[in-house]
Amino acid sequence: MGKLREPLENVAACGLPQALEVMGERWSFMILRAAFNGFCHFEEFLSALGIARNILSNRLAKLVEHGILKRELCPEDRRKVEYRLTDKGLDLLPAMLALKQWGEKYTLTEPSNPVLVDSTDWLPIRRITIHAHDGRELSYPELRWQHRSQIGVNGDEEACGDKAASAR
Amino acid sequence: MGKLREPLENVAACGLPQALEVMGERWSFMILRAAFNGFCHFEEFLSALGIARNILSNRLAKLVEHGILKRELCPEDRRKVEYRLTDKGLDLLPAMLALKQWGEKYTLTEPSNPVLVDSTDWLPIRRITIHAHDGRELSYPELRWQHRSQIGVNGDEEACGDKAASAR
DNA sequence: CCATCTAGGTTTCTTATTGCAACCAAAAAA
DNA sequence: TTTTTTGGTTGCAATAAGAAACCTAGATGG
Repeated sequence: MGKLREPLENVAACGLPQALEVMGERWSFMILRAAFNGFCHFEEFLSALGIARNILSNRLAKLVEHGILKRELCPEDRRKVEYRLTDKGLDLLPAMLALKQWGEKYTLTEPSNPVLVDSTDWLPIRRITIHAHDGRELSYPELRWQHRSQIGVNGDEEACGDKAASAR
Repeated sequence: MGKLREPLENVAACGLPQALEVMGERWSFMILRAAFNGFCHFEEFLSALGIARNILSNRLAKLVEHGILKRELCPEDRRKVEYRLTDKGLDLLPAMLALKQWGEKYTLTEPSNPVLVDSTDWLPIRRITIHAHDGRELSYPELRWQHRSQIGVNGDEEACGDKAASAR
């Protein structure tokens, strides 16, 4: 990859630490996965994940606080609470799938189940990879780190770090 | 998304818990990012990340143990150790980018720097998204969960869970 | 209306994990 | 041969996670 070594001052100006603030905590990704699989009640998460009650309670609260899940009371049974993915939460799907696929590639012996398919033809989705602005798939040695200031010259497509303004 | 609720027995047969075993620990992703940015020495990680010495030591050992980094002694200065990404480690790039991009989208105010570009035209890479087997970009509502057994009928492309056998 | 059950939490206590600071040893430099 | 550099380890305090018991509003059933 590029020789450019990211200077320390920029380490903070990176989305990763921000993302990890919530998703880096233990159980967060597993709760997210359960949510993507349709689970939405406290007791469902509890028995599906084998997490401790107090920790689940804490983690759900944090996910809600960070806008990844929304907490809404069931109108027909006011004891029940539904935790559902927000748009911000749904946007974590590529990250979760990439991680899951990596885990499958390197550690699973049997194929995982179920699998995500395209609803139009019911065929499994493609593996998550890196693409050039024009859609070509890029392999690792084709990538370089480049400073933003050096980029504008050829135009500025929708790209890796372009959406800083659309903060929800 | 699909109504299919993943049964509990299958929860274990998922790459995610496996992936999180290493990458779910605190600092793992930050160390990985530093490695992708060209850092490779103990003291570099230490000052770049602000992590405690003993934790860094422990985390590097685990990343090596899991085959994500390889540890090699510098021949020209035998005090120095180089921690470098293995192929397995490099394969985490899509997951790391997806997470980073998510963090940028939702929490960063200024654009991050540097940015990954395609070395052939020096334009920033595309945002990591989900694609159908034929390359069409898929949005969230177009996805469904489907059991593997239900899929073979229309053919079986290279897909989400296809690589179970290539375990490094 | 009263007892019981359910869903979603707290509280308390125990056990890991993290972080800090000091210490250490092999190798290189002065 | 002393000093510095590099990559650790050790011991101890602080924080987070896990287990189990307890709690409360709201349903359910008689």
